[in-house]
Amino acid sequence: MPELPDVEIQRRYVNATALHQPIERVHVDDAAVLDGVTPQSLGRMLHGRAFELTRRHGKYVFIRAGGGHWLVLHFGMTGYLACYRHGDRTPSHARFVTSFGNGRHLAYVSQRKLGRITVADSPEAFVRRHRLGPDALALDRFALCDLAARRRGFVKSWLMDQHAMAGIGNVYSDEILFQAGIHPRYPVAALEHEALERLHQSLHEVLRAAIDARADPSRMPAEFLLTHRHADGRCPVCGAALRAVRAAGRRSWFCPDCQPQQGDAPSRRH
DNA sequence: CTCCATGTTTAGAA
DNA sequence: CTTCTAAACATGGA
Repeated sequence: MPELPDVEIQRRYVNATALHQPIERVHVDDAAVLDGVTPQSLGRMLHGRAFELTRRHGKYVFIRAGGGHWLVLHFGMTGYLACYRHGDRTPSHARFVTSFGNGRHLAYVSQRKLGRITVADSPEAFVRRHRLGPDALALDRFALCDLAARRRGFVKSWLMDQHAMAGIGNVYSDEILFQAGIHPRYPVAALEHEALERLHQSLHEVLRAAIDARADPSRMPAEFLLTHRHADGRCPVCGAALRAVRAAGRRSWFCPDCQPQQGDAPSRRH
């Protein structure tokens, strides 16, 4: 599930496994995952240098290499990183492998090839070029209210719009809205100040809790909706049968009792 | 066989 | 300009 919490865990994984080691080899298994770079230019950029530090913005991991260039990783729907020892079997669907002087390898694994690897002069330049909104975890309540004031449409579409704010996808937008007690198709313009405050608090609590759980659903709080998002799922708080609507082109799961639609009697549950 | 799935981009409509 | 939908991308599971 590569949304903000999952991507943050990938970033920390790079820190724990791949920093400060000379890069001996860069192998591109499928150039289709590269965006605007060739295997050759990537090799020239990285060979003999080391990864120095990492950053994250939204769903992107940035890794600074010696020489000042930044490697940019995006994971699509199925991507992740895997570190392994020399002699171990390369993970299947490894599209890009960096080999280090200490005999370790870092593989970018992407079964469905929907993710991309590219290069940028800086994270800031990349964010500007792709017109990404501020990272979702960097939004304070004032910034969120400010964004809301200039937004029309459904709250679900807003949370998921990477140009509005970066990092939230289908699963975590459902979770945030559930914890805030707001229906996915509630119009942003109709959100009261109090609802926006709740949304802000839920946004931070959900993303933080997910990161603390190492983005592993089995470690997340029992009242999370996450693992119940399917046709016979029930609300982990009140037990009602979950329902789904279409929003932002995706299936959005919600509890009909805890997340009233606009016009419904307000719920006291959250 | 069909439909669906955590991602983004693009085209076209309203 | 903003926002929405559908389609495309690639692959596997139900």
